[in-house]
Amino acid sequence: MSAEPSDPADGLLRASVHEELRRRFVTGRVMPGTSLSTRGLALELCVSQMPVREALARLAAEGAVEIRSKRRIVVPPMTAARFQDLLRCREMLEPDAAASAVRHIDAARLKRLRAVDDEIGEALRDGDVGAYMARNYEFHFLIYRALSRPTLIQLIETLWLQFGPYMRVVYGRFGTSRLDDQHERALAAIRDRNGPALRRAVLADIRDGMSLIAKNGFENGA
Amino acid sequence: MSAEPSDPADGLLRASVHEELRRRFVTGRVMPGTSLSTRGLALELCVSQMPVREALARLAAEGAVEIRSKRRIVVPPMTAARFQDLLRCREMLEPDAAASAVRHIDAARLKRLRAVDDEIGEALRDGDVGAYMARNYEFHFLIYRALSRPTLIQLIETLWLQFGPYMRVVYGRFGTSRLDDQHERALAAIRDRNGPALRRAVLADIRDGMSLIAKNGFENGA
DNA sequence: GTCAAGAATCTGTGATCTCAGAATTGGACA
DNA sequence: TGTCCAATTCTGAGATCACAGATTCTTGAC
Repeated sequence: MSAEPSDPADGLLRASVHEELRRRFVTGRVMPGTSLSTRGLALELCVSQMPVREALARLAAEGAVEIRSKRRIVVPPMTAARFQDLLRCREMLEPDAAASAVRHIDAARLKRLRAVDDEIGEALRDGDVGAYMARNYEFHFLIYRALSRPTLIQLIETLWLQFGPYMRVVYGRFGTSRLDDQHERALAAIRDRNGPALRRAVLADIRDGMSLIAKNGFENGA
Repeated sequence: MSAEPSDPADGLLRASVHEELRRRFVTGRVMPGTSLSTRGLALELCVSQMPVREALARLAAEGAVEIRSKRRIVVPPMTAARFQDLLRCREMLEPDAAASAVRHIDAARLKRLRAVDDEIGEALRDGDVGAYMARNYEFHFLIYRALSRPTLIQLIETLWLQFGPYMRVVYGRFGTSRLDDQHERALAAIRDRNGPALRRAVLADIRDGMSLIAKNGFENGA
């Protein structure tokens, strides 16, 4: 993961709690429909209720959790409509972001991308979905963060935060086969400094997810 | 303003505080570079520190305020880079959103749009920048919210939240002349159910803002 | 008159406490 | 054995308290 910009509010308890929860969401360690409790998380993370509450308030603002009526805070259940909404938002932002970023990816970053891609391959061979999702996140954001556009990156991060729990369900249901080719194509496009090709690779990556809901409707989350 | 989907966490103190602060941001009643204090706001809004803290945590997650290192929470100062970043994000989302929404705008909504447009005209005549910004917000989101895409709307709202303070500065500096024609064009496009025309009108609206930073660099906020 | 050092104040952060309401569980009755 | 109701438990929301650090103001010396 290794947050690249390193939150300015470092050393704060709330920040580390938020980072931990964020990691869980992006790597799909929380299931859609699950309910979280401030007290439970506080106990688990050995902090008081307060930092957890503020972290959850942030996550609620980012759409990762919902304050369901009263007395219940849940990670939103998976819906075909919401899944498609998210994917179409990703389509609107990420291909363009990647295409614009390609000019700013230097040799060092490309090397790191290759290393992460290798780790992705390992995770896929081991069938470790959590590791795959963590590395996949790292791969994409190594590309996007080459751009100095904090607002755009923040928007995309919001999407991934909401997307993580869904992806885990999807991977658990359909497996992780043939997921690596898009990364190969992306790496080639970056090597060639080919923005349009990278755009197509990222778009294809997103469309892969889209195709999954074409054949299956989602009804529940847990 | 009148939040259309009416936050599910209604009746909560934190929600009303967040709504109030949100309103201030969108209508430009806070200046870039200003610092806010939880205690001050709590005193002003006649609530305890707690709801303010959580509301500010949400606003921080939405990028409307920054937790500057320690002991200071500020609304981000205006930068040419950030201004452009925001505008380009708006360009990526809002024209498409409007074009897609045009099919879902029924007669009732169009009537409300016309009414709001009239109020915009009044505000412009009176030179009431705050009222103009509030009605302008309402106008745009009456269009976007015709879509049932909560995630997309949430993203755009985040952008407006960050954008509000900047726009107020821009309007204060350059006035609000000739701002109404885009809305006329938009209304015509909606009447004709012409998605591409509405897309062009919204894009032109955003580009208007973009043109302002072409000739002027921003250095400070206050 | 100027500058620096120290004190007082103000700020965010975290902990603890209380309360109201929802959910769950238990038992009792049919 | 199944169903329904009540009581207990558990949850989030809000208020209050305590603390550390930064800022600012004041005061003293040079």
